[in-house]
Amino acid sequence: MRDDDAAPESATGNRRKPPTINDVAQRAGVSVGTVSNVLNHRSTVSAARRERVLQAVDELGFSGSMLAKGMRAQSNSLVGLCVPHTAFANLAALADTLDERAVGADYELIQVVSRYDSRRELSRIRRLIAYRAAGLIIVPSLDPKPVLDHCYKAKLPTVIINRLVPDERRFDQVTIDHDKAIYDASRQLLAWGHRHITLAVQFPALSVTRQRIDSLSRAVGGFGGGARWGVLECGLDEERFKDIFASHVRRRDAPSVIIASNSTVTSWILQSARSLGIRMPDDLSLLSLEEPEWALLTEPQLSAVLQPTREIGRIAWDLLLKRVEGSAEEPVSIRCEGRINFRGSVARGT
Amino acid sequence: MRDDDAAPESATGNRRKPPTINDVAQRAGVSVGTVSNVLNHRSTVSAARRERVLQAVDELGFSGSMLAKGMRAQSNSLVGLCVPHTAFANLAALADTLDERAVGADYELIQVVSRYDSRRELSRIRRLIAYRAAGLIIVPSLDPKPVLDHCYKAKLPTVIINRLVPDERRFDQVTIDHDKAIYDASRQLLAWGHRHITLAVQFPALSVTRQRIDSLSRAVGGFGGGARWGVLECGLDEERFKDIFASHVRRRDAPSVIIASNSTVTSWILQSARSLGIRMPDDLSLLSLEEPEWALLTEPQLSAVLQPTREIGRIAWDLLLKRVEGSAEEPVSIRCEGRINFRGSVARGT
DNA sequence: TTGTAGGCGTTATCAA
DNA sequence: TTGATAACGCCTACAA
Repeated sequence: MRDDDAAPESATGNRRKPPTINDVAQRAGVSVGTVSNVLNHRSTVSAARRERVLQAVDELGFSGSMLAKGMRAQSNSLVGLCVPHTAFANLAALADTLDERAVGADYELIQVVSRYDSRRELSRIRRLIAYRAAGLIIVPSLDPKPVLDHCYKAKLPTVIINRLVPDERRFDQVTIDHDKAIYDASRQLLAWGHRHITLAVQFPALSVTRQRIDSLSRAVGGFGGGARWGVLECGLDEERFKDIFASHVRRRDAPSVIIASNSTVTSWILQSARSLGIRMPDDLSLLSLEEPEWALLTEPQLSAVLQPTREIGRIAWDLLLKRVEGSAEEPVSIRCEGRINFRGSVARGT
Repeated sequence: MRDDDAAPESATGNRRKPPTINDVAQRAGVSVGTVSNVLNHRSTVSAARRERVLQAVDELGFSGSMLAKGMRAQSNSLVGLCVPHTAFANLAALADTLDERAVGADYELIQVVSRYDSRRELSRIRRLIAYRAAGLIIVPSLDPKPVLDHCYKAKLPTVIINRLVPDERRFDQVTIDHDKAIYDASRQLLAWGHRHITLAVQFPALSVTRQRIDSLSRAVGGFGGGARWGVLECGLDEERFKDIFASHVRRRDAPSVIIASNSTVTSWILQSARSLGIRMPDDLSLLSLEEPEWALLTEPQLSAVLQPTREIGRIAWDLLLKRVEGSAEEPVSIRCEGRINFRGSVARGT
């Protein structure tokens, strides 16, 4: 039985029911099956009828219902992208690349933001599952375990990108090999005469942070010659960072170069250094592990690791599509290498 | 009749059908109506049964189907955001604000990218309509007419943001009042002694560009005293821009200040000026109509108009929600004012 | 308080 | 070649 009979259709005349395939069929004087066949280029419909149908479609502005299609097909051409934040340039580029691929494959990309909150992340992904998303590409939050477990239980095809989740073998991963970048960069810095390298980080507890510290330690340790390294914990508050930074670079045993783990920290360092009157690269060198769009606009220009964001996006999309299509191969972990662009912000040696 | 009998469920064991409300009912030993009532906090279900239902939901990992819900309810808690591009910081901030509001109101925000292509814009919005999006927030492309006509015909509640579409009275608009910013900024520049102002633009044909030129013309014309203004057409290619810029600032009648219409142009100007050895602000002053995130990182710091992006997002969301809920009030056009931050890149006074 | 059934829009199957 | 119909999962009016 109908719930609501004769929709108001008030004077405002606002809400209008979108035309359905039945409306089209009625207008064209054919059956729904015929309309569906025309729309999906199925079997052979006589030219005359096809014409009538197409005309009716046009007149009514019929656009179909992805809801009904998805329900009928028991699958939805929707792919989720879960990111912790939208405001980072490389995440924007990632979304851009994925959007392009998705549209090309006739999928919809729907982006959800976890805001670094594991609970929110989970609830957003539940929602994606409720929408019967065909797959998920996720930049994991700080505590990705619950979400990944959930995805696994729901058998949601999932690809992890950007940030490696250690010991995770259930999903494909396409991540950035920061460790190698740090190792290579450190060796280069040492070769240029730097003898004290500081790694500036925001999340010391993160396993990837520990891995980065390991890399730095290996590079410096293997070099010998009295070279040292240290870690600067930057926190999450720009105001408080200024003091932390000042005391770090003003102490007797100050580093000659800082490696900043992301572009937020990089920006903080630039500002703090300026207000403290620290000249770059004479007093201090700086290398960022993320290349921001403004890398060439600072004075001196910023040395940075150019992340292979678009490459990651492409690889991740291809992997995901395979999974969506049912591939049951062993999950892979692909590590993409960034390119280190040394520019004016790094002093090259005596 | 069933289309496919007994799904393969091959050795890979990959695809699993998500549990339905029927599965839950069966497991809990109750009827579907009871389950639905529990899930929607409806009527009074006996505590014992409710418990059984909730347990079954949990055991099965039931999450419902937004597809079926949307179909049944004839409305989908989905709102589209259509932007020309994702890589601009202020668009990212916009998406962020809207996502927050949407999630708060239990809506899903789905972003589509038009890539400055009117045809793509239309096709993406058709898709949103096919998903029965409840509403649309759109940053219009260069040629928004076809899309807006389509939205109007489909009675899709729509709010236009950021970029004003002149003479468009069918939809709410929440846009930035660049004209006022240009007028005010120009007056200030003139007061500081500048006598020749150039407006650097990318799309001369755009009506908003013409309006901006009008504002500049009014400000300079009203000032008198031999003040002049001009327009620099920057094109879309950074390489070619260098030559255009060089010949513009090297001619005898060169401007003392440039107003850049967006942050892309701003960035081009900064780079070109640097490679030409033009000092800022001594040789040339610069004001950007978009404040990029790196405004404080350049030397000198960049003067810019801080756009009220988050304010726009909030207002647009509230307007849209009203429309979605059926408001038929006269559409409004709200113009938000940016704040002009004069910094080191503008020379003050003689 | 609980159960039942019809319909939302689409597609595939089967019958004509 | 075309038409009629069941089924997808959910919600709700109505019956029990």
